[in-house]
Amino acid sequence: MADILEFLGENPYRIRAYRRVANLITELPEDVEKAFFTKKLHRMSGIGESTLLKIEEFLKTGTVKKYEELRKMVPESLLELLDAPGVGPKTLKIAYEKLGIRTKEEFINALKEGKFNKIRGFGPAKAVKILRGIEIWEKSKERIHLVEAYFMAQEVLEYMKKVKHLIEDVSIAGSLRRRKETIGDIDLLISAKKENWLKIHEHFTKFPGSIEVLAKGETKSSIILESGRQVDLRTVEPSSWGAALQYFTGSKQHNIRIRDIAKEKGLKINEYGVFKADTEEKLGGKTEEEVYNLLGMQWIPPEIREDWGEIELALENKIPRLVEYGDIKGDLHMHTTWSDGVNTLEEMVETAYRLGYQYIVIGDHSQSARVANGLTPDRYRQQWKEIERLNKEYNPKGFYILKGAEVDILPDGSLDLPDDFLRQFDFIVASVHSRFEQDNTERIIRAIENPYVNMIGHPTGKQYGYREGYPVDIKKIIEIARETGTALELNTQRMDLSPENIRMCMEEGAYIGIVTDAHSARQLTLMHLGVGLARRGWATPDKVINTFDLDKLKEFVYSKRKKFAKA
DNA sequence: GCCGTTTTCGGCCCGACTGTTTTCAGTCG
Repeated sequence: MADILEFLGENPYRIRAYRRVANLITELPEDVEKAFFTKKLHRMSGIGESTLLKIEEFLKTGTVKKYEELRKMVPESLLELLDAPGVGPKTLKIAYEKLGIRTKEEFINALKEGKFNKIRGFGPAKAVKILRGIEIWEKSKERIHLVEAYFMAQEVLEYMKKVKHLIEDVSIAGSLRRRKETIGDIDLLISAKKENWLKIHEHFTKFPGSIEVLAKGETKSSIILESGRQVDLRTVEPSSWGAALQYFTGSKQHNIRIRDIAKEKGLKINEYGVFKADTEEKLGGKTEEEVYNLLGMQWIPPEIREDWGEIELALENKIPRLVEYGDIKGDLHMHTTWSDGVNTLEEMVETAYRLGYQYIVIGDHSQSARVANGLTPDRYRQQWKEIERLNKEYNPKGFYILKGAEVDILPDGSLDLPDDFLRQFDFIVASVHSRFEQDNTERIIRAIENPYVNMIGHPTGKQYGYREGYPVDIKKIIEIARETGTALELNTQRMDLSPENIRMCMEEGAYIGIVTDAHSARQLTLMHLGVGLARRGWATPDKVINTFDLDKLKEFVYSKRKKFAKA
């Protein structure tokens, strides 16, 4: 509705209000229906009388009359173009009203044929720019996976190190810093002395992987990578570092609210600092903490800056202490060349040891995972010998290798290995790898009820960018997991669980485990991204089992066995 | 459309870059 209103040239603040509502309800940890009937929606700032009526209408009739009316007022294929860079509502309106354009194709043709040229303020260079924008947009419509974006950003950062003598500080900003599951473009921020800015942008726009320079200025420039991804660079003075980092990290909705609050307090905030609104006197901006504190709130972790209620909590100093990378004592799920990993057991162990962990769980696939070279009980026993040998070497250094497995949950909910064998492992992950079309709720619940299963691998079956999850009642699974003392896996690469799922776990009091599911030594280093995803779901360290030290983790395993295993 | 320890009406975040302009509109983040 906001898109259509924008096209129609409606009051921009009304449009903003619609967008805010959309943002709030998409990220709700529960059903809109439930939030409506428990009156949670009624209490949310940004949702007013008129929105509540529309939601009620939608819940009763399945549609909203105003939306149906609006839809008739603009061709859908034209509206889609709002997402293309360089195309905004004003341009579309000109196309629609003055040139009679009704579809995306007509729009592109009109640009190519120079039909826009006769319109005031619309020269040929603009047409070229928009056409190029549409081309890039078509190529990179899909947002990319966090992990992929992270590696791209690392390449650019590596390249920028060549001019590090010009730079004070550098950071990733934007949705990548917020650890959003998917990334549209990559934002970098650099602080440096003003006389160096131009040189920094010169260097940046010559990045070898760049195929196009979209903009180049003294404070801001943008390039397009071969993949079609855009990278934006901003430069600021060191004294503005915190304000700029806060600003360029977003989200947009979060920042709008932050500036609202600044205004209420007679302050002005921009990327250069916090100022008194009347006298323009600068009050601060060197660090992010300073910026938030000047607004009367505590620092907000980037991962939760989405205007989902974090601002209200920060004003009351009530943001929970979220799990941090430094809390993580080990990785609970990884593969080696024994099954479908590319690095040997020894290589995985050495890499994990260097990461500073206290323990890891080796979790190679079980026998029925044939394509993944799953292990039979005999091969697990052989692997244990190697693990025992390595433990003799590493235990004196304070590092422990736990015998584990990623056991298949068979279609009937039974496990791929018998109980009397499972009990000989230190830690068991159980996962569904087949029959993705059926409802898997009962199947998983049966696996959770097994006393030797400590964690359910990728519980919803979702694999970002590849596969929708299987049908499953995640709420029910979370409940049973909590009752039985079983953790649910947050799989960094698959991004299963979602932030909404994690919030549900936290609200229910269920445990999660953050894992890399590494199939190579390099992937072991992705843990900090997994921690970021957990933080997006407001995960606290007490509910993350791999923040436990080894003794506590063992206690977690044994207390379930004690409670449920037959004598 | 939403909101209020100045306001129930009149405001609503802020700045950079581009192209087409002689002072600014459109778009973007």
